[in-house]
Amino acid sequence: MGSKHLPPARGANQADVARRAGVSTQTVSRVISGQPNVRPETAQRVLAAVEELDYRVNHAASSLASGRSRILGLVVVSTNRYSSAALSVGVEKAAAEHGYTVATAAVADHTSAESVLQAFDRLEQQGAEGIVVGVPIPLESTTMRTRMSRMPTIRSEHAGFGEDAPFAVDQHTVSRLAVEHLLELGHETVWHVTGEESWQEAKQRREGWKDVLRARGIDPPPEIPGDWTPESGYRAGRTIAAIPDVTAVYVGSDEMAFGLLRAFHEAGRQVPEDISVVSVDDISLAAYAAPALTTVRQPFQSLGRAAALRVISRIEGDLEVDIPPTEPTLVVRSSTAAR
Amino acid sequence: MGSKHLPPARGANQADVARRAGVSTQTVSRVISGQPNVRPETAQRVLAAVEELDYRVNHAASSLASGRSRILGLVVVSTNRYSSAALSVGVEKAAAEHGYTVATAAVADHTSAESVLQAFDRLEQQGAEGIVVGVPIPLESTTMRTRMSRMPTIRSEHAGFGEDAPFAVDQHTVSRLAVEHLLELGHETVWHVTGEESWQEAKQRREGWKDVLRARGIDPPPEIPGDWTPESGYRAGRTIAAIPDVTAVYVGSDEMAFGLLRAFHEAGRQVPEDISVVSVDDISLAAYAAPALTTVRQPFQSLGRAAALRVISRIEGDLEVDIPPTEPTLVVRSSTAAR
DNA sequence: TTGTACGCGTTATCAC
DNA sequence: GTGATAACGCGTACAA
Repeated sequence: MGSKHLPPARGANQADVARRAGVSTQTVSRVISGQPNVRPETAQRVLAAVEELDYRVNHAASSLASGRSRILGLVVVSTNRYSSAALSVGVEKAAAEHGYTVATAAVADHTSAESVLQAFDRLEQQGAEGIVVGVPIPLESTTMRTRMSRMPTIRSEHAGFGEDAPFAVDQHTVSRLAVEHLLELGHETVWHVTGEESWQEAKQRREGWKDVLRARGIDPPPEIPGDWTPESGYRAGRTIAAIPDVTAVYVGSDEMAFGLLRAFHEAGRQVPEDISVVSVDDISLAAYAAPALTTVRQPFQSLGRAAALRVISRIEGDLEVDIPPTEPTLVVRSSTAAR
Repeated sequence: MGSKHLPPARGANQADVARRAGVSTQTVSRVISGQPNVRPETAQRVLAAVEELDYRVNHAASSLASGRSRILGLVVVSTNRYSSAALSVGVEKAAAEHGYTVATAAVADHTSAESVLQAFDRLEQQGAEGIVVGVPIPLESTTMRTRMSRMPTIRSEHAGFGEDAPFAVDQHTVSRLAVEHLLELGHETVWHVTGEESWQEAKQRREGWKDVLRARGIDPPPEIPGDWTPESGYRAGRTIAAIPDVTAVYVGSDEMAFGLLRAFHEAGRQVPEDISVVSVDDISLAAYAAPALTTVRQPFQSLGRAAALRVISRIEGDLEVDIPPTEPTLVVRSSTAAR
């Protein structure tokens, strides 16, 4: 009652703080943003006023005045693939460390150029200053390239454009680790279950797999298509189980490997006695497959971190950031054995 | 050269569009926000100008002027638990449908009141109008409650405060489905591996499990502690395998169930012949465990969606939203059998 | 139906 | 070291 005519209870603003501290708004602004040239005692007074009034900067106003939003856009697939989740976390952490907030836009699993472009739009509209893309993007599309050149944008899975050094996990190395491990165990050739074709990772791994085999004078067997899901792994497993003499398989993801193991089990093919299996990712359940999966670990969180740092450094222009290594490593467990 | 004195290439603004279309900024604003009372031809001219100038509204300015940010905050754990990932996707989708953007703040796994409060701060500072919390929060903390009352906030796992009707997945039902299934199969009692204690879900499930047993006149055996991870499931499995006469176990998550299965396998206890196992979540790999897991599916994505819609409707005040059901369902596979 | 003028809260520029 | 004052770009009474 009676409070009806009070202005809406927007929190305190700089002017309020300034009044209370007996300084100008400018000084308040300086103190808040940690600029120099403020006498310690003045700063104290301001800080006290901030505390008492429970003041917080209005992001919209700050952003409008400075032209900086400190928002990082992130595009991810709307399915909950392990890799996306881990990547997001890495991006978020790195962003937070540098005072950025992450705005997320999810796109459907099978991404079209349009859906990604729409995600870009939403993010750009929210004022994102840079974008980390965690989904496959059709680089052939010129509109896509134009859009990507408009603000710092980086695709997490592979090298950037132009001056950007490659920084993603080297999928060629991933394949090499997997295939050489199997070859060294005495297997004569290695079959490959691929990931979803639209992902660069999938292509690069397939090429890597072929290269390693050919370098040893081995003619690569036909590839078996997969789409990252355990279901597709199961189907691939049934296909492979029907082929005699297969002794070693390199699968594009741990999730598919679970499907593969089931198919082999049903077909009476023992892993690793009859067939060895190497997969990729090292998700938390990999060690709990039956048998425990030998897999090439990908440091997704580091990758997300690296992508975010890369974009932030591009936004800030000069900032030197310490980008963590994103080397894949082979984790040997029980799904592989000597021939 | 020569371009040195041009203003920074900020994109076109309303004034530019207005000039180009030969109207006032007000009219542009009206057209953009789809308000009525604009002659179709005028609107056309404006739209054309927007197109030509590639104009997009400045979110910061719009937000400052209107006091609305259309940003939804989301607090999630920084580990990549399946449930969090799925929840995020649900939130994101629902938000996008209503023109909201999601700002994410990740907090460490073992959440303290401080870390959640800090996440709130970051989100609030970004101008979030409401928050969906996907991590356990200590409700005892009065500061927490105060903060939560300051803006529409909802904890995804359980009922809201005050007038809010409960809308989360009913964990009591989850337990009932799991335990009754086992009891109906003829098991005399059911053991329980709990989730991380700080999560409401874990507590509610444990209570539900006890209630169902007691309702049948069964004295609940001691609970086995877990923390959602497969490792903790493995430890729990070893503990249980050492106890004679255990024939049925209800585990708090699929991930833990994988650990449990491994421990049982190592101990020579056959599932489901010797021991039946029911878990919770129905992650994509649940069907590919050995044996395939009987589990209580939780519609996490729907849950995220529901949480987001709930918050949005509170923000908008009147908006009637269609909140999807979030009923758990029992999925029977091969990890359970009659006694 | 359309335009004018002001306010939103902050930062930047330039004096002092 | 500190303070006026002017943008920043949009929404919104109010006037026309």
